Amino acid sequence: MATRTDAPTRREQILKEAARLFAERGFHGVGVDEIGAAVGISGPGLYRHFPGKDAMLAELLVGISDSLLTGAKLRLAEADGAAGSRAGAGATGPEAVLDSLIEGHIDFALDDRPLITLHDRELDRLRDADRKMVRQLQRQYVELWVGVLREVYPALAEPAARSAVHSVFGLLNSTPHLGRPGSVPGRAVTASLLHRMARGAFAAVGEA
Amino acid sequence: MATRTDAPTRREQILKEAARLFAERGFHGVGVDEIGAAVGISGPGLYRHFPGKDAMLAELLVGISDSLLTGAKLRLAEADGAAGSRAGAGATGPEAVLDSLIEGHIDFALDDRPLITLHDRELDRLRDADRKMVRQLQRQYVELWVGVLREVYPALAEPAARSAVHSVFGLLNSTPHLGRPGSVPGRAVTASLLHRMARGAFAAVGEA
DNA sequence: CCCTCAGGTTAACGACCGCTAACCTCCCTG
DNA sequence: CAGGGAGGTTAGCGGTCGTTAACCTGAGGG
Repeated sequence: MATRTDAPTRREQILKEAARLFAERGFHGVGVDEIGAAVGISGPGLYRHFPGKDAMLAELLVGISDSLLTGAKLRLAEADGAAGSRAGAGATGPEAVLDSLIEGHIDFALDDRPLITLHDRELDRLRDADRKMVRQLQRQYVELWVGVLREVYPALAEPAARSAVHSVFGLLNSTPHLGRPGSVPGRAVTASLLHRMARGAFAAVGEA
Repeated sequence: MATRTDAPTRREQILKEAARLFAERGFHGVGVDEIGAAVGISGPGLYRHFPGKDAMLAELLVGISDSLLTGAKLRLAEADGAAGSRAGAGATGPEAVLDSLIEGHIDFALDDRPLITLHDRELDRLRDADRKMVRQLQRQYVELWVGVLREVYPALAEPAARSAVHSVFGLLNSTPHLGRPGSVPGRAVTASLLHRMARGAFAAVGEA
């Protein structure tokens, strides 16, 4: 239900270009005229689709957080379902779930670089209500990771696990700094490298 | 020569407060009046100390990059000197140098959170000349890490090493997201956790 | 065939922001 | 004890930005 093959609507075009511009030059560094120009209309025409500039940022940030959380919940349910149907675990232990979470986050970071940049950079520019909602989604996402991580490493205390998760997010979200896409190695190689580093980082703090 | 115990000058106050404000609300999100108010003078009084708002950001970013690079060079020279004087390595192998680099970066990230935030967030707001200089310093810093890392893990190819270094920077620079100082664990605990995770991440990609 | 309405346009307003101008006031020094 | 510079102040200018107002146009439906 999240896959789309038909042409993008004007709204979607605007959101995509706005995300790119906000990531490049910051929320306050981009004017509405530029966003309009990026989709071929000019300035105030945007107000037929959004009540204001703030609303575009809000929709982007809520969308990102929600999408990350939804994806993670889906992966978690998948693993539980598989474990239940086989009535005895096996290939779908907590380790496999953790790998699945990491893989999902990497996919997102590699495929939607502007969004991942905005995600931890422009949160404070939101109206209180929106910011609260984004923070709540983010917190749920983190807690989901923390739960899985502590299943893999039961000796890990909760505060340490939470710090570790935040730090690994920092690692995975570093992709925008890895040179523009095309340079350095291919996507699969980068994904594999990030995955191994994330597991290594977790292992170093979990197997104390 | 880098340690100071006397009272901070007005210039230094301004830079410190500007760094905090820029990190909190973004370069374009802070007005000169606010920066002035934060140090007890008002608005245009800042122009007795800086030629403009841009100049404050430039001095901050160049200062950070230079300070990181200088510190790293110092640690590298220290290790080489010690190894040379003992004429036979021992406790000061490449591993010790890598640990020293990690420790230095963590100290910086924990003690100067606003600066580390600005460092990879507001670079694009600089004038071309300044941005070029900052990028050069950053590149040197990265290459220094890459060199040390490949001494520890000789099997590691250069592009992979560079990606790994960038990713570990992302991990170490995640400290601003670990809740405000005072919450969660103490400084030493956090530093130790970050250090182990960084080593773990490197090991996972170096011992392929 | 008109009427509506979605989706544009340009003009313009008000607020804000970086910066300059003009002026003031200590404090230090010859 | 002049005088000058360092370091402030307030007023205000010019430009930019988000937003609104007023108007236009082409496609679909009764």
